[in-house]
Amino acid sequence: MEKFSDLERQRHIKLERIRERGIDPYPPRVQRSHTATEAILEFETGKPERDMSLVGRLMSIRAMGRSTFAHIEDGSGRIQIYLRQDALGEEAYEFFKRDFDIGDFIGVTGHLFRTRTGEVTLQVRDFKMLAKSLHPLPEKWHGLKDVETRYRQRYLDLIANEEVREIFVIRARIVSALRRFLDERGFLEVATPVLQPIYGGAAARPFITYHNILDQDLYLRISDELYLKRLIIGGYERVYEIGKDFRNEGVSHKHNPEFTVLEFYQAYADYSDVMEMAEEMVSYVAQEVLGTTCITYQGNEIDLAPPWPRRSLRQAIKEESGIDYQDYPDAQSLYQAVRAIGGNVEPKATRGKLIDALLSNYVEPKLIQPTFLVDYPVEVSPLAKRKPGNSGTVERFEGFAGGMEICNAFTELNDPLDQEERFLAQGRAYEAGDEEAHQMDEDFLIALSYGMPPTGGFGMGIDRLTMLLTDRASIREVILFPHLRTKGQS
RNA sequence: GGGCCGCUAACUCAAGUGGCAGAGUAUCGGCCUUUUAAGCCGAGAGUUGUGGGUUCGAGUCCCGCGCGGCCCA
Repeated sequence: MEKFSDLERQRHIKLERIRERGIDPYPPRVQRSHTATEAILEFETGKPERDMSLVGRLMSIRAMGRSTFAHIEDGSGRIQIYLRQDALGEEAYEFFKRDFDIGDFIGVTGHLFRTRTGEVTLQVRDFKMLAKSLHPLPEKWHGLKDVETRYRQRYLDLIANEEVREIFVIRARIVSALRRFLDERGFLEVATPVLQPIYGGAAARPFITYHNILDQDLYLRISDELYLKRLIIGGYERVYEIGKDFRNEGVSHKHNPEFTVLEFYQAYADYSDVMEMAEEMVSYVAQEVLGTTCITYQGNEIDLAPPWPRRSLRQAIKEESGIDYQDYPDAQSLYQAVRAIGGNVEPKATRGKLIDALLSNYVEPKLIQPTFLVDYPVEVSPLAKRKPGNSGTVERFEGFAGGMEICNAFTELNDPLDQEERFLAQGRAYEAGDEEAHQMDEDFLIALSYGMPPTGGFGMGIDRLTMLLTDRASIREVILFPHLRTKGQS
Protein backbone atom coordinates (compact mmCIF):
# COMPACT_ATOMS: atom_id res chain seq x y z
CA MET A 1 0.00 0.00 0.00
CA GLU A 2 1.29 3.40 -0.90
CA LYS A 3 2.13 6.00 1.65
CA PHE A 4 -0.86 8.14 2.49
CA SER A 5 -0.95 11.87 2.49
CA ASP A 6 -2.18 13.59 5.64
CA LEU A 7 -5.57 14.05 4.06
CA GLU A 8 -5.85 10.37 3.25
CA ARG A 9 -4.68 9.33 6.72
CA GLN A 10 -7.38 11.51 8.18
CA ARG A 11 -10.00 9.68 6.15
CA HIS A 12 -8.69 6.27 7.12
CA ILE A 13 -9.06 7.29 10.76
CA LYS A 14 -12.66 8.24 10.06
CA LEU A 15 -13.22 4.94 8.28
CA GLU A 16 -11.95 3.07 11.33
CA ARG A 17 -14.16 5.07 13.67
CA ILE A 18 -17.17 4.21 11.51
CA ARG A 19 -16.31 0.52 11.64
CA GLU A 20 -15.85 0.72 15.40
CA ARG A 21 -19.42 1.93 15.65
CA GLY A 22 -20.46 -1.35 14.06
CA ILE A 23 -21.45 0.46 10.86
CA ASP A 24 -20.54 -0.93 7.45
CA PRO A 25 -19.04 2.02 5.51
CA TYR A 26 -19.74 0.13 2.26
CA PRO A 27 -23.23 -1.31 2.67
CA PRO A 28 -24.57 -3.44 -0.19
CA ARG A 29 -27.99 -1.82 -0.56
CA VAL A 30 -29.50 1.64 -0.49
CA GLN A 31 -32.89 3.09 0.15
CA ARG A 32 -33.95 5.57 -2.52
CA SER A 33 -37.38 6.96 -3.36
CA HIS A 34 -36.45 9.82 -5.70
CA THR A 35 -33.59 11.20 -7.69
CA ALA A 36 -32.47 14.69 -6.75
CA THR A 37 -34.19 16.14 -9.79
CA GLU A 38 -37.40 14.21 -9.23
CA ALA A 39 -37.50 15.38 -5.63
CA ILE A 40 -37.18 19.05 -6.58
CA LEU A 41 -39.71 18.68 -9.38
CA GLU A 42 -42.20 17.05 -7.03
CA PHE A 43 -41.82 19.87 -4.52
CA GLU A 44 -42.08 22.58 -7.19
CA THR A 45 -45.24 21.08 -8.66
CA GLY A 46 -46.86 21.12 -5.22
CA LYS A 47 -47.52 17.46 -4.79
CA PRO A 48 -48.55 16.42 -1.28
CA GLU A 49 -45.52 16.41 0.93
CA ARG A 50 -44.09 13.15 2.10
CA ASP A 51 -40.82 11.74 3.33
CA MET A 52 -38.32 10.91 0.67
CA SER A 53 -35.04 9.08 0.56
CA LEU A 54 -32.27 10.49 -1.60
CA VAL A 55 -28.76 9.32 -2.35
CA GLY A 56 -25.65 10.94 -3.76
CA ARG A 57 -22.11 12.11 -3.34
CA LEU A 58 -21.41 14.86 -0.81
CA MET A 59 -20.10 17.75 -2.89
CA SER A 60 -19.93 20.54 -0.32
CA ILE A 61 -20.48 20.94 3.41
CA ARG A 62 -21.23 24.17 5.26
CA ALA A 63 -21.24 23.50 8.98
CA MET A 64 -22.51 26.23 11.31
CA GLY A 65 -22.44 24.95 14.83
CA ARG A 66 -25.55 22.96 15.46
CA SER A 67 -26.81 23.04 11.90
CA THR A 68 -25.17 22.11 8.63
CA PHE A 69 -25.99 22.63 4.98
CA ALA A 70 -24.50 20.39 2.33
CA HIS A 71 -25.06 19.54 -1.30
CA ILE A 72 -25.33 16.02 -2.58
CA GLU A 73 -25.16 15.06 -6.22
CA ASP A 74 -26.58 12.01 -7.95
CA GLY A 75 -26.77 11.17 -11.64
CA SER A 76 -29.71 13.52 -12.09
CA GLY A 77 -28.25 16.61 -10.44
CA ARG A 78 -27.67 18.36 -7.14
CA ILE A 79 -29.84 19.00 -4.15
CA GLN A 80 -29.15 20.73 -0.87
CA ILE A 81 -29.60 18.89 2.40
CA TYR A 82 -29.96 20.40 5.87
CA LEU A 83 -28.97 18.71 9.10
CA ARG A 84 -29.94 20.06 12.53
CA GLN A 85 -28.71 18.84 15.83
CA ASP A 86 -32.16 19.14 17.40
CA ALA A 87 -33.71 17.03 14.65
CA LEU A 88 -31.02 14.34 14.57
CA GLY A 89 -29.90 14.20 18.17
CA GLU A 90 -26.51 15.23 19.43
CA GLU A 91 -24.91 11.85 18.85
CA ALA A 92 -25.98 11.42 15.22
CA TYR A 93 -25.28 15.05 14.37
CA GLU A 94 -21.74 14.84 15.73
CA PHE A 95 -21.24 11.59 13.84
CA PHE A 96 -22.02 13.37 10.58
CA LYS A 97 -19.84 16.35 11.36
CA ARG A 98 -16.88 14.28 12.47
CA ASP A 99 -16.81 11.36 10.07
CA PHE A 100 -18.49 12.43 6.80
CA ASP A 101 -16.39 14.13 4.13
CA ILE A 102 -16.83 15.72 0.76
CA GLY A 103 -16.71 12.84 -1.70
CA ASP A 104 -18.55 10.33 0.47
CA PHE A 105 -21.71 8.73 -0.84
CA ILE A 106 -24.59 9.25 1.56
CA GLY A 107 -28.24 8.26 1.80
CA VAL A 108 -30.59 10.73 3.46
CA THR A 109 -34.25 10.56 4.47
CA GLY A 110 -36.37 13.54 5.39
CA HIS A 111 -38.79 16.12 4.03
CA LEU A 112 -38.38 18.97 1.60
CA PHE A 113 -38.69 22.64 2.47
CA ARG A 114 -37.67 25.92 0.95
CA THR A 115 -34.91 27.93 2.60
CA ARG A 116 -34.97 31.67 3.13
CA THR A 117 -32.95 32.10 0.00
CA GLY A 118 -35.47 29.99 -1.91
CA GLU A 119 -33.58 26.76 -2.45
CA VAL A 120 -35.51 23.51 -2.26
CA THR A 121 -33.74 21.55 0.47
CA LEU A 122 -34.16 18.23 2.21
CA GLN A 123 -34.22 18.43 6.00
CA VAL A 124 -32.58 15.24 7.11
CA ARG A 125 -34.22 12.98 9.69
CA ASP A 126 -31.95 10.04 9.08
CA PHE A 127 -28.73 9.49 7.14
CA LYS A 128 -26.50 6.61 6.24
CA MET A 129 -22.99 6.18 4.88
CA LEU A 130 -23.19 4.49 1.48
CA ALA A 131 -19.52 4.57 0.54
CA LYS A 132 -16.63 6.26 2.30
CA SER A 133 -14.26 8.19 0.04
CA LEU A 134 -10.63 7.86 1.04
CA HIS A 135 -9.11 10.33 -1.38
CA PRO A 136 -9.97 14.02 -1.43
CA LEU A 137 -11.72 15.36 -4.51
CA PRO A 138 -10.34 18.18 -6.67
CA GLU A 139 -10.99 21.67 -5.41
CA LYS A 140 -14.58 22.81 -5.53
CA TRP A 141 -14.12 26.19 -7.14
CA HIS A 142 -11.33 25.82 -9.72
CA GLY A 143 -12.12 22.17 -10.33
CA LEU A 144 -9.61 19.94 -12.05
CA LYS A 145 -7.58 21.62 -14.79
CA ASP A 146 -4.43 19.54 -15.18
CA VAL A 147 -4.94 18.03 -18.62
CA GLU A 148 -2.87 14.95 -17.92
CA THR A 149 -4.81 14.12 -14.75
CA ARG A 150 -8.08 14.84 -16.55
CA TYR A 151 -7.26 12.16 -19.13
CA ARG A 152 -5.53 9.64 -16.89
CA GLN A 153 -8.17 9.86 -14.17
CA ARG A 154 -11.19 10.75 -16.24
CA TYR A 155 -13.51 9.93 -13.35
CA LEU A 156 -12.11 12.94 -11.50
CA ASP A 157 -12.66 15.08 -14.57
CA LEU A 158 -16.25 13.88 -14.71
CA ILE A 159 -16.82 14.55 -11.01
CA ALA A 160 -15.29 18.00 -11.14
CA ASN A 161 -16.28 19.31 -14.57
CA GLU A 162 -19.92 19.26 -15.50
CA GLU A 163 -19.27 20.34 -19.09
CA VAL A 164 -17.11 17.27 -19.58
CA ARG A 165 -19.96 15.04 -18.44
CA GLU A 166 -22.14 16.83 -20.96
CA ILE A 167 -19.78 16.07 -23.87
CA PHE A 168 -20.17 12.35 -23.41
CA VAL A 169 -23.92 12.64 -23.11
CA ILE A 170 -23.90 14.45 -26.44
CA ARG A 171 -21.61 11.82 -27.89
CA ALA A 172 -24.05 9.08 -26.87
CA ARG A 173 -26.91 11.04 -28.43
CA ILE A 174 -24.97 11.42 -31.65
CA VAL A 175 -24.48 7.68 -31.92
CA SER A 176 -28.10 7.10 -31.03
CA ALA A 177 -29.27 9.59 -33.67
CA LEU A 178 -27.07 7.94 -36.30
CA ARG A 179 -28.63 4.57 -35.51
CA ARG A 180 -32.11 6.05 -35.68
CA PHE A 181 -31.37 7.67 -39.04
CA LEU A 182 -30.07 4.43 -40.53
CA ASP A 183 -32.63 2.14 -38.91
CA GLU A 184 -35.44 4.29 -40.26
CA ARG A 185 -34.02 3.85 -43.75
CA GLY A 186 -34.00 0.10 -43.56
CA PHE A 187 -30.35 -0.43 -42.71
CA LEU A 188 -29.38 -3.53 -40.77
CA GLU A 189 -26.86 -3.10 -37.98
CA VAL A 190 -24.26 -5.85 -38.05
CA ALA A 191 -21.08 -6.84 -36.25
CA THR A 192 -18.01 -7.95 -38.19
CA PRO A 193 -14.64 -9.21 -36.94
CA VAL A 194 -12.25 -6.94 -35.11
CA LEU A 195 -9.58 -9.66 -35.25
CA GLN A 196 -8.76 -10.24 -38.89
CA PRO A 197 -6.29 -12.57 -40.62
CA ILE A 198 -5.75 -9.95 -43.33
CA TYR A 199 -6.26 -6.27 -42.67
CA GLY A 200 -7.65 -3.95 -45.27
CA GLY A 201 -10.16 -1.34 -46.33
CA ALA A 202 -7.88 1.61 -45.66
CA ALA A 203 -4.32 2.85 -46.02
CA ALA A 204 -2.81 2.35 -42.59
CA ARG A 205 -0.47 0.21 -40.56
CA PRO A 206 -2.13 -2.29 -38.24
CA PHE A 207 -1.72 -3.54 -34.71
CA ILE A 208 -0.62 -7.15 -34.84
CA THR A 209 -1.66 -9.76 -32.32
CA TYR A 210 -1.45 -13.50 -32.01
CA HIS A 211 -3.84 -16.39 -31.44
CA ASN A 212 -2.11 -18.99 -29.27
CA ILE A 213 -4.13 -22.12 -30.01
CA LEU A 214 -4.40 -21.49 -33.73
CA ASP A 215 -0.77 -20.38 -33.86
CA GLN A 216 -1.82 -17.52 -36.11
CA ASP A 217 -1.00 -13.84 -36.45
CA LEU A 218 -4.07 -11.64 -36.42
CA TYR A 219 -4.58 -7.96 -37.02
CA LEU A 220 -6.87 -5.51 -35.27
CA ARG A 221 -9.01 -4.14 -38.04
CA ILE A 222 -8.10 -0.82 -39.63
CA SER A 223 -11.52 -0.66 -41.32
CA ASP A 224 -14.80 -2.59 -41.51
CA GLU A 225 -15.10 -2.27 -45.26
CA LEU A 226 -14.23 -5.66 -46.71
CA TYR A 227 -16.49 -7.61 -44.35
CA LEU A 228 -19.43 -5.28 -44.84
CA LYS A 229 -19.07 -5.71 -48.60
CA ARG A 230 -19.20 -9.48 -48.12
CA LEU A 231 -22.60 -8.93 -46.52
CA ILE A 232 -23.76 -6.95 -49.54
CA ILE A 233 -22.59 -9.87 -51.67
CA GLY A 234 -24.58 -12.10 -49.31
CA GLY A 235 -27.76 -10.27 -50.24
CA TYR A 236 -28.36 -7.68 -47.54
CA GLU A 237 -29.06 -4.46 -49.39
CA ARG A 238 -28.31 -2.05 -46.57
CA VAL A 239 -25.92 -2.73 -43.72
CA TYR A 240 -24.02 -0.62 -41.22
CA GLU A 241 -21.67 -1.06 -38.35
CA ILE A 242 -20.57 1.30 -35.59
CA GLY A 243 -17.41 0.16 -33.91
CA LYS A 244 -13.75 0.61 -33.17
CA ASP A 245 -11.00 0.59 -35.74
CA PHE A 246 -7.31 0.55 -34.85
CA ARG A 247 -4.45 2.21 -36.67
CA ASN A 248 -0.85 1.91 -35.62
CA GLU A 249 0.20 5.49 -36.09
CA GLY A 250 1.00 8.58 -34.08
CA VAL A 251 -1.38 10.33 -31.75
CA SER A 252 -2.37 13.91 -32.38
CA HIS A 253 -5.22 16.25 -31.68
CA LYS A 254 -7.05 14.52 -34.54
CA HIS A 255 -5.80 10.94 -34.13
CA ASN A 256 -6.19 8.28 -31.49
CA PRO A 257 -4.89 4.76 -32.19
CA GLU A 258 -8.35 3.36 -31.56
CA PHE A 259 -11.29 5.34 -32.80
CA THR A 260 -14.95 4.88 -33.52
CA VAL A 261 -16.24 4.61 -37.04
CA LEU A 262 -19.60 4.33 -38.73
CA GLU A 263 -19.59 2.54 -42.04
CA PHE A 264 -22.64 1.84 -44.16
CA TYR A 265 -23.12 0.15 -47.53
CA GLN A 266 -26.13 0.43 -49.76
CA ALA A 267 -26.68 -1.81 -52.77
CA TYR A 268 -27.91 -0.19 -55.99
CA ALA A 269 -26.65 3.22 -54.86
CA ASP A 270 -23.68 5.22 -56.15
CA TYR A 271 -21.54 7.91 -54.56
CA SER A 272 -23.98 10.66 -55.53
CA ASP A 273 -26.75 8.91 -53.63
CA VAL A 274 -24.42 8.45 -50.69
CA MET A 275 -23.39 12.10 -50.80
CA GLU A 276 -26.98 13.22 -50.45
CA MET A 277 -27.50 10.79 -47.64
CA ALA A 278 -24.32 11.94 -45.88
CA GLU A 279 -25.29 15.60 -45.77
CA GLU A 280 -28.78 14.69 -44.67
CA MET A 281 -27.44 12.41 -41.99
CA VAL A 282 -25.03 14.90 -40.48
CA SER A 283 -27.59 17.69 -40.43
CA TYR A 284 -30.17 15.28 -38.99
CA VAL A 285 -27.81 14.40 -36.17
CA ALA A 286 -27.05 18.05 -35.43
CA GLN A 287 -30.76 18.87 -35.43
CA GLU A 288 -31.61 15.92 -33.18
CA VAL A 289 -28.75 16.44 -30.73
CA LEU A 290 -28.32 20.22 -30.67
CA GLY A 291 -31.68 21.35 -31.99
CA THR A 292 -30.05 23.27 -34.84
CA THR A 293 -27.84 22.75 -37.88
CA CYS A 294 -25.96 25.98 -37.15
CA ILE A 295 -22.98 25.36 -34.96
CA THR A 296 -19.90 27.22 -33.81
CA TYR A 297 -16.63 25.39 -34.22
CA GLN A 298 -13.45 27.02 -32.90
CA GLY A 299 -14.88 30.48 -33.45
CA ASN A 300 -16.37 29.77 -36.89
CA GLU A 301 -20.09 29.77 -37.62
CA ILE A 302 -20.91 26.65 -39.59
CA ASP A 303 -24.20 25.68 -41.15
CA LEU A 304 -24.52 21.95 -41.69
CA ALA A 305 -27.84 22.12 -43.54
CA PRO A 306 -27.79 20.50 -46.97
CA PRO A 307 -26.88 20.83 -49.72
CA TRP A 308 -23.15 21.01 -49.17
CA PRO A 309 -21.07 22.40 -52.02
CA ARG A 310 -19.28 19.86 -54.23
CA ARG A 311 -15.80 20.66 -55.48
CA SER A 312 -13.56 18.43 -57.48
CA LEU A 313 -10.45 17.41 -55.59
CA ARG A 314 -8.27 18.33 -58.54
CA GLN A 315 -9.80 21.82 -58.84
CA ALA A 316 -9.64 22.44 -55.10
CA ILE A 317 -5.95 21.52 -54.93
CA LYS A 318 -5.25 23.60 -58.01
CA GLU A 319 -7.03 26.62 -56.56
CA GLU A 320 -5.44 26.41 -53.11
CA SER A 321 -1.91 25.29 -53.99
CA GLY A 322 -1.53 26.28 -57.63
CA ILE A 323 -0.64 22.72 -58.58
CA ASP A 324 -2.70 20.72 -61.05
CA TYR A 325 -1.62 17.19 -60.23
CA GLN A 326 -2.92 16.08 -63.60
CA ASP A 327 0.06 17.88 -65.11
CA TYR A 328 2.42 15.63 -63.15
CA PRO A 329 1.77 12.00 -64.04
CA ASP A 330 4.49 10.51 -61.87
CA ALA A 331 5.75 10.88 -58.31
CA GLN A 332 9.05 12.41 -59.36
CA SER A 333 7.62 15.35 -61.28
CA LEU A 334 4.89 15.99 -58.71
CA TYR A 335 7.49 15.93 -55.96
CA GLN A 336 9.47 18.63 -57.76
CA ALA A 337 6.32 20.72 -58.17
CA VAL A 338 5.42 20.43 -54.48
CA ARG A 339 8.95 21.33 -53.47
CA ALA A 340 8.83 24.31 -55.82
CA ILE A 341 5.95 25.85 -53.84
CA GLY A 342 7.74 25.18 -50.54
CA GLY A 343 5.93 22.01 -49.59
CA ASN A 344 7.82 19.88 -47.08
CA VAL A 345 7.42 16.32 -48.36
CA GLU A 346 9.55 13.22 -48.33
CA PRO A 347 11.47 12.40 -51.54
CA LYS A 348 10.30 8.79 -51.52
CA ALA A 349 6.63 9.73 -51.24
CA THR A 350 4.33 8.08 -53.75
CA ARG A 351 2.23 10.21 -56.08
CA GLY A 352 -0.78 9.36 -53.94
CA LYS A 353 0.98 10.51 -50.78
CA LEU A 354 1.96 13.76 -52.46
CA ILE A 355 -1.60 14.44 -53.54
CA ASP A 356 -2.72 13.63 -50.02
CA ALA A 357 -0.14 16.06 -48.65
CA LEU A 358 -1.44 18.80 -50.95
CA LEU A 359 -4.96 18.08 -49.79
CA SER A 360 -4.05 18.04 -46.08
CA ASN A 361 -1.83 21.10 -46.11
CA TYR A 362 -3.42 23.44 -48.62
CA VAL A 363 -7.07 22.50 -48.91
CA GLU A 364 -8.35 20.80 -45.77
CA PRO A 365 -7.64 23.67 -43.34
CA LYS A 366 -9.74 25.99 -45.55
CA LEU A 367 -12.78 23.75 -45.63
CA ILE A 368 -14.55 25.28 -42.67
CA GLN A 369 -18.06 25.21 -44.13
CA PRO A 370 -19.20 21.67 -44.94
CA THR A 371 -17.84 20.67 -48.32
CA PHE A 372 -17.57 17.54 -50.42
CA LEU A 373 -14.42 17.03 -52.41
CA VAL A 374 -15.15 14.61 -55.23
CA ASP A 375 -13.34 12.45 -57.76
CA TYR A 376 -10.07 11.14 -56.40
CA PRO A 377 -7.05 9.66 -58.16
CA VAL A 378 -7.23 5.91 -58.55
CA GLU A 379 -3.87 5.25 -56.89
CA VAL A 380 -5.11 6.46 -53.49
CA SER A 381 -8.44 4.67 -53.79
CA PRO A 382 -7.87 0.94 -54.44
CA LEU A 383 -11.44 -0.04 -53.50
CA ALA A 384 -13.38 2.58 -55.46
CA LYS A 385 -14.86 2.29 -58.93
CA ARG A 386 -13.33 4.21 -61.81
CA LYS A 387 -15.31 7.03 -63.38
CA PRO A 388 -16.67 6.01 -66.77
CA GLY A 389 -14.37 7.36 -69.47
CA ASN A 390 -11.69 8.42 -67.02
CA SER A 391 -9.67 5.48 -65.82
CA GLY A 392 -7.34 7.57 -63.66
CA THR A 393 -10.14 8.93 -61.47
CA VAL A 394 -12.56 7.15 -59.17
CA GLU A 395 -16.04 7.96 -57.94
CA ARG A 396 -15.04 8.93 -54.46
CA PHE A 397 -15.76 11.83 -52.13
CA GLU A 398 -14.65 13.03 -48.73
CA GLY A 399 -16.71 15.34 -46.53
CA PHE A 400 -15.04 18.15 -44.61
CA ALA A 401 -16.19 20.62 -41.98
CA GLY A 402 -14.38 22.79 -39.48
CA GLY A 403 -11.16 22.18 -41.38
CA MET A 404 -11.34 18.43 -40.71
CA GLU A 405 -12.06 15.39 -42.81
CA ILE A 406 -15.09 13.73 -41.30
CA CYS A 407 -16.17 11.16 -43.88
CA ASN A 408 -15.01 9.20 -46.90
CA ALA A 409 -17.15 7.34 -49.42
CA PHE A 410 -17.25 5.88 -52.89
CA THR A 411 -19.01 3.94 -55.52
CA GLU A 412 -17.61 0.57 -54.56
CA LEU A 413 -15.42 -1.32 -56.95
CA ASN A 414 -17.33 -4.51 -57.80
CA ASP A 415 -15.27 -5.67 -60.80
CA PRO A 416 -13.24 -8.55 -59.35
CA LEU A 417 -10.63 -8.40 -62.11
CA ASP A 418 -10.04 -4.68 -61.68
CA GLN A 419 -9.94 -5.24 -57.91
CA GLU A 420 -7.25 -7.86 -58.35
CA GLU A 421 -5.24 -5.44 -60.48
CA ARG A 422 -5.57 -2.76 -57.82
CA PHE A 423 -4.36 -5.13 -55.13
CA LEU A 424 -1.40 -6.05 -57.32
CA ALA A 425 -0.60 -2.36 -57.81
CA GLN A 426 -0.83 -1.88 -54.03
CA GLY A 427 1.53 -4.82 -53.58
CA ARG A 428 4.03 -3.09 -55.84
CA ALA A 429 3.65 0.11 -53.83
CA TYR A 430 4.29 -1.87 -50.65
CA GLU A 431 7.42 -3.37 -52.18
CA ALA A 432 8.49 0.15 -53.09
CA GLY A 433 8.26 1.19 -49.45
CA ASP A 434 4.67 2.30 -48.90
CA GLU A 435 3.95 0.63 -45.56
CA GLU A 436 0.33 1.74 -45.71
CA ALA A 437 -0.38 0.02 -49.03
CA HIS A 438 -3.29 -2.38 -49.18
CA GLN A 439 -2.70 -6.12 -48.73
CA MET A 440 -3.69 -8.67 -51.33
CA ASP A 441 -6.88 -10.26 -50.05
CA GLU A 442 -7.62 -13.44 -52.01
CA ASP A 443 -10.58 -14.33 -49.85
CA PHE A 444 -12.20 -11.00 -50.59
CA LEU A 445 -11.51 -11.39 -54.31
CA ILE A 446 -13.27 -14.76 -54.26
CA ALA A 447 -16.23 -13.12 -52.56
CA LEU A 448 -16.28 -10.34 -55.16
CA SER A 449 -16.08 -12.85 -57.97
CA TYR A 450 -19.46 -14.27 -56.97
CA GLY A 451 -20.88 -10.88 -57.89
CA MET A 452 -21.48 -7.75 -55.84
CA PRO A 453 -24.27 -5.43 -56.94
CA PRO A 454 -23.46 -1.80 -57.72
CA THR A 455 -23.00 -0.36 -54.24
CA GLY A 456 -22.34 2.91 -52.50
CA GLY A 457 -20.28 2.82 -49.30
CA PHE A 458 -19.55 5.36 -46.62
CA GLY A 459 -17.34 5.75 -43.56
CA MET A 460 -17.33 8.49 -40.93
CA GLY A 461 -15.28 9.12 -37.81
CA ILE A 462 -17.61 9.44 -34.86
CA ASP A 463 -14.92 11.08 -32.76
CA ARG A 464 -14.40 13.85 -35.29
CA LEU A 465 -18.12 14.37 -35.71
CA THR A 466 -18.37 14.69 -31.94
CA MET A 467 -15.52 17.21 -31.92
CA LEU A 468 -17.41 19.23 -34.49
CA LEU A 469 -20.71 19.15 -32.62
CA THR A 470 -19.19 19.85 -29.20
CA ASP A 471 -16.69 22.47 -30.38
CA ARG A 472 -13.61 20.59 -29.16
CA ALA A 473 -10.22 21.08 -30.83
CA SER A 474 -8.75 17.81 -29.56
CA ILE A 475 -9.99 14.28 -30.14
CA ARG A 476 -8.94 13.48 -26.56
CA GLU A 477 -11.74 15.70 -25.33
CA VAL A 478 -14.34 13.43 -26.91
CA ILE A 479 -12.79 10.05 -26.04
CA LEU A 480 -13.35 9.03 -22.43
CA PHE A 481 -10.01 7.31 -22.02
CA PRO A 482 -7.66 8.60 -24.74
CA HIS A 483 -4.42 6.77 -25.35
CA LEU A 484 -1.49 8.11 -23.31
CA ARG A 485 1.93 6.74 -22.61
CA THR A 486 2.01 4.67 -19.47
CA LYS A 487 3.65 6.59 -16.73
CA GLY A 488 6.70 4.89 -15.25
CA GLN A 489 6.58 3.79 -11.61
CA SER A 490 9.40 5.73 -10.05
C1' G B 1 11.06 12.37 -35.24
C1' G B 2 12.02 18.13 -34.51
C1' G B 3 10.90 23.00 -31.99
C1' C B 4 8.62 25.70 -28.03
C1' C B 5 6.12 25.58 -23.27
C1' G B 6 4.79 23.15 -18.70
C1' C B 7 5.49 19.71 -14.21
C1' U B 8 5.84 23.44 -6.74
C1' A B 9 0.91 20.80 -0.68
C1' A B 10 -4.88 16.58 -2.23
C1' C B 11 -6.73 20.75 -5.96
C1' U B 12 -5.95 25.88 -8.25
C1' C B 13 -1.84 28.91 -8.37
C1' A B 14 2.50 32.35 -6.32
C1' A B 15 7.77 32.57 -5.26
C1' G B 16 12.42 40.06 -10.08
C1' U B 17 18.49 39.43 -11.43
C1' G B 18 20.33 32.10 -7.51
C1' G B 19 19.37 33.85 -0.91
C1' C B 20 14.45 31.08 5.10
C1' A B 21 9.16 27.39 -0.45
C1' G B 22 3.96 30.79 0.16
C1' A B 23 -1.62 31.86 -0.66
C1' G B 24 -6.72 30.27 -1.49
C1' U B 25 -9.61 25.84 -1.39
C1' A B 26 -9.46 21.21 1.15
C1' U B 27 -7.91 18.98 6.10
C1' C B 28 -7.47 19.28 11.70
C1' G B 29 -8.88 22.14 16.46
C1' G B 30 -12.14 26.27 18.54
C1' C B 31 -16.80 29.64 17.96
C1' C B 32 -21.28 29.66 15.24
C1' U B 33 -29.10 26.50 14.31
C1' U B 34 -31.35 29.18 7.05
C1' U B 35 -25.99 28.57 4.66
C1' U B 36 -24.66 28.15 -0.47
C1' A B 37 -17.16 30.10 -3.07
C1' A B 38 -20.85 30.74 4.59
C1' G B 39 -17.95 33.64 8.28
C1' C B 40 -14.26 34.46 12.35
C1' C B 41 -9.74 32.53 15.28
C1' G B 42 -5.74 28.96 15.35
C1' A B 43 -2.82 24.65 13.41
C1' G B 44 -0.74 20.98 10.40
C1' A B 45 0.40 19.82 5.51
C1' G B 46 6.20 19.76 0.41
C1' U B 47 11.72 14.23 -2.09
C1' U B 48 9.55 21.78 -6.04
C1' G B 49 8.47 15.32 -12.14
C1' U B 50 13.36 12.52 -12.04
C1' G B 51 18.92 11.75 -12.18
C1' G B 52 23.37 14.37 -12.43
C1' G B 53 26.30 19.08 -12.56
C1' U B 54 27.81 24.34 -11.34
C1' U B 55 27.67 27.16 -6.64
C1' C B 56 28.97 29.00 0.09
C1' G B 57 23.81 28.39 -1.40
C1' A B 58 19.41 25.80 -6.84
C1' G B 59 12.11 25.71 -7.38
C1' U B 60 15.26 29.31 -10.10
C1' C B 61 21.35 28.25 -13.93
C1' C B 62 23.57 23.83 -17.11
C1' C B 63 23.14 18.53 -19.01
C1' G B 64 20.39 13.86 -19.34
C1' C B 65 15.72 11.32 -18.72
C1' G B 66 10.18 10.83 -17.90
C1' C B 67 5.20 12.57 -18.62
C1' G B 68 1.94 16.20 -20.71
C1' G B 69 0.37 20.42 -23.98
C1' C B 70 0.86 23.31 -28.51
C1' C B 71 3.14 23.77 -33.26
C1' C B 72 5.88 21.42 -37.24
C1' A B 73 6.98 16.77 -39.85
